[in-house]
Amino acid sequence: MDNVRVRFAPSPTGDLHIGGVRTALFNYLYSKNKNGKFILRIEDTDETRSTKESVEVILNAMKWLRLGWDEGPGNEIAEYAPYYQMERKEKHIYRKYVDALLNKGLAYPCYCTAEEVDAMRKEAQNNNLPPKYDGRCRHLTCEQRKQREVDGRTAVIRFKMPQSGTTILDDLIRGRVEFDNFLLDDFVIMKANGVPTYNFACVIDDYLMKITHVLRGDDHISNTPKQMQLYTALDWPMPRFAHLSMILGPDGARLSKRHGHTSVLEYRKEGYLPEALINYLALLGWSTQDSQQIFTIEELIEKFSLERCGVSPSTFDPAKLLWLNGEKIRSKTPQEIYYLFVDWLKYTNNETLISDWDENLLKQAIALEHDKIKLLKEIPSLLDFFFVKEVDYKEDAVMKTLLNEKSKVSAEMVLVESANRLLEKEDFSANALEQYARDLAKDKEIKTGQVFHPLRVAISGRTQGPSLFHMMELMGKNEVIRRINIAINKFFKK
RNA sequence: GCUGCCAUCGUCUAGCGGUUUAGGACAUCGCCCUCUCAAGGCGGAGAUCACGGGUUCAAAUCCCGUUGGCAGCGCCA
Repeated sequence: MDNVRVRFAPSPTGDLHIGGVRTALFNYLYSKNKNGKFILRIEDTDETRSTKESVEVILNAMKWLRLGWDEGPGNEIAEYAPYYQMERKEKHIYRKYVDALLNKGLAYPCYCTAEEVDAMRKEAQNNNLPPKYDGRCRHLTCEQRKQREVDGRTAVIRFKMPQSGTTILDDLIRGRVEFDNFLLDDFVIMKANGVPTYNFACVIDDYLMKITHVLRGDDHISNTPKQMQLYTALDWPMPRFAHLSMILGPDGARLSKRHGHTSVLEYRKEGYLPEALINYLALLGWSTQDSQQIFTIEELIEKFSLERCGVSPSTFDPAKLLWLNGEKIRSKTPQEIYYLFVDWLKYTNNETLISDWDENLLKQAIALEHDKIKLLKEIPSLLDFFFVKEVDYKEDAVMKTLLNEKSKVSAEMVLVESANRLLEKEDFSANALEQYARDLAKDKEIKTGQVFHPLRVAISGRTQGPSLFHMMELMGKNEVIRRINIAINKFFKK
């Protein structure tokens, strides 16, 4: 009977942040799990802070995360469109319901100034009372109203909140929550400029868009009784509500800009995969009985349920996200990683970084370092030595130590010997190379590592990197010998 | 100040009255593997289940209180 319809309704006042993604994700997962619809609605009624750019950023971020919406910008359904609240305002959608409430006597114009309202709240607070608008404009007569208009005052429309009884919320995650109506005040539903406020527009649109479940952050829970009273006043059926726990920063305060990276865009720039972010965020405030950690999006959709959403807030842990990103990268083929990397370069405007890199060599190099990559952005620094003409030798300690005191075997000897012997080598496979190196160590009565390490530094300029012989095989004989000779000149020739 | 929400290893969490010496994951430490770094395997350490009262034969699990944290209290959303 109930075709599930949920929505994610961001306000375009900045980047899409982690908390927003989590809310969007849970809505998405719930709708897909229930075979319902996921709707995207832009709540741009804050005219001073909403921007077109922000809308674009949010839409793009959603697409990148593959949180596709069934209805919303770009996917308009005539029955419910438009999906931008300011466009809906232009179509007088909200005005109609404001008038309805006005006619029913459930709303009224209020002429108080911001200063007056502010003073009321302060006063109440000073008397240890809940800060609220005192309803002084509730019973203005027609004459009084006219007089204020003549005085040049503009009116907002306030909702006449019942002042007795309780509003009971049966939250799908938190259970029963009661609110004393006396504590609720006559909140503004339409601003003086004719734009509806959040609490009003939200209810109207959720009703008109036939939203069945409102899944949103816990920070909205105190808005819920206000909205519920609006449904009652309008005589509309209510959606079910589910309030998700907050995501906290390391200091225990709600995750915000001052905690560093909070925009999805920043994670994209760092080289995180969307599936890692999705998987990680799903784990914040939701879990399975067996505590499974790694999920594909299909598994998340299949296993997601509101009953298993937690109530306590959770701290965002970048270390675990990083681990998950490594897991997701490891689960891809080198080929896939290559294309992901290319996309990342495009996104970060870094394409020139690899413009002279051989594509095929890069793909194979990625395969060699496959399980070391945790972030796409690490790929250049992990593999650039494959592509340079001049190796940057930062590590030289290994070259200076004498390998065998007795026979005076040195790193120089290892390199010179290698430059000569490898020249004659027909079989340049990793296996053959390893055999060669081991034989050399045996001849010179030194440890295998004493051959491996100088070779590694000579070839790559570093003490750590991919498997030495696979790296040599991939570089090829000419390049390997060329680099060994360069190293000999650099370290041992004056 | 008012109201609401929350409280299990450093972090994410399992646990929904007895099967728990509280399980898993990340991080951390050690060992193994090994040409380095990773990855992987194995193991360790890490939680008097915030505290105090109840209820019960039995409580991390139910109830009450305390404390602490967070959130909301706009003509922002």
